[in-house]
Amino acid sequence: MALFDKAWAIKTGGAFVLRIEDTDQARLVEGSEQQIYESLRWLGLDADESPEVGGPYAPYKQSERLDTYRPYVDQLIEAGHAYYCWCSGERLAQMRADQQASKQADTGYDRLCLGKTREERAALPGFSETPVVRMLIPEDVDLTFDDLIRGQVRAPMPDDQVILKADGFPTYHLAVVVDDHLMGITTVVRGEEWISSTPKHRLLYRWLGWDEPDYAHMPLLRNPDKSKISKRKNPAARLLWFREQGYLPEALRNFLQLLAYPPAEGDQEVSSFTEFVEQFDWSKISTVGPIFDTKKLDWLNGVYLRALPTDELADRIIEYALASGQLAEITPARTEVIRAATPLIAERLVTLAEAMPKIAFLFADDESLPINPEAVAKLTSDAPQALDAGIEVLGELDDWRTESIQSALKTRLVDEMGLKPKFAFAPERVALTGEQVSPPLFESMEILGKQATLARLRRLRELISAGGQSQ
RNA sequence: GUCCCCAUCGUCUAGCGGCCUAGGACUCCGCCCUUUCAAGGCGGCAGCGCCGGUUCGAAUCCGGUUGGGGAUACCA
Repeated sequence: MALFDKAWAIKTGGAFVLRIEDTDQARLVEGSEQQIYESLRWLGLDADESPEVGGPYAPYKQSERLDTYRPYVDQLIEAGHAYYCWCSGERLAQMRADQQASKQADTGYDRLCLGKTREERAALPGFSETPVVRMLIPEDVDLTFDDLIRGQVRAPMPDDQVILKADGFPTYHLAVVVDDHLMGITTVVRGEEWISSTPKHRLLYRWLGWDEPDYAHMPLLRNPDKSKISKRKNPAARLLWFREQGYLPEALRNFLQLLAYPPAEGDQEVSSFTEFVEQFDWSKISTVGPIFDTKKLDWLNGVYLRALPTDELADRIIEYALASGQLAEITPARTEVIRAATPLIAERLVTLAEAMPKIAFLFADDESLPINPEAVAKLTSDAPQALDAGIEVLGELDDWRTESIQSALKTRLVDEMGLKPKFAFAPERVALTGEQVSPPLFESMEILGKQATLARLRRLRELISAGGQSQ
């Protein structure tokens, strides 16, 4: 949502305002506000005005604006558009249960309190000391409105919605209208689930004599089981989860864009935020709730990873390794190795999280490098000779660069000994990295250095003799 | 239950009456490249939910039906 808000704000020269709608005391969650700021910052979608940075209409947190709402409530009551209601929660629950049971068509509030004084109402059952204030929805409410994304939309008939709660807090419905008007909001972008509330909001605008904003109701993201996305069913509902998994914010941004918006000219799926803003158009947004499937994100992340300049990618790998605990601390020596190794793994990465494990062998001790027994078991009977030859030819090599290493080994193992490259280099790979699969071999040797390379080749050679090669 | 929204490959989508024997991307499967794994190149599998209408002609328009989602709170 913020993505589209921001795009629209930039495109029209407006401001992207972040307001915290914390009118439900019972649902306050520790740290969630901070998480919102953090997520937006990470994605590069910082708000122009927010509780954090302030702005001309501060405060931007509804719990700090309680005094703002009260006068409008009184105004509505005086005008006869709203009324007090003393019905207890139990009575309302009972009323709803009865309505359900009798399969009535309309299920709204039964207006028991309408037109009654406190004393009159107190004489009836289900009375609560602290009243709420409800809107008096007229028979002829306008149920249709124009939506930027969907065109003309029809919404359900609302019931007498509570606008001021017993604890003195406004409900979302009142607060959003008052704040949007006071803060000069011109475009309301929100989830599809708000379509049914829109007639109430429009009524409030009219009663208060204010100009209405435009509405854009976005489709709802869904879990793979098609239900509305939830943090319980889907860890990905928490944006920072992606940072923890090693995704790039620019890739996630691109992915989110694709989720509800068609690719740009020429089916260009990879597009920058700038390009997105340039051709942004509400009517192009899809009306279907997309399923949040991260397969495409994996691909996109790889695309963005590969597009990064080597040093920047190395920096991001280090940053991630530090934040995730893959690396306890960074030293100049480590930085150097990581930078040297980054080009080798750049096109092999899906996420930043995979980088360190792929180059862990570069940081291991020659004597304690873990060697995967399965990798050893798959070596052929040529392995001992290949290792011996490798040790010999590399031992004589002074020019320790990738090209010389490669040509020395190739000349001896492939050209002279007649081994197939596939089998010729497998033993050195296992010796060097402990695995069958690894970053490019000769480049790794160069980074590791002559001494370490030879030590590792010898170590595997001994291991094979000691273990007794079966084939 | 009632009301509202939505409906093209497994997924994200293009399509807005003929250009569609439905295009692209991801995934998956082959082949090529190749010291492993990737990346890259080439190719393949796979879809207009269903039934009626409108029309010379429907993925595109209309109605119904089915399916999915949402709302129905002193939650947002």
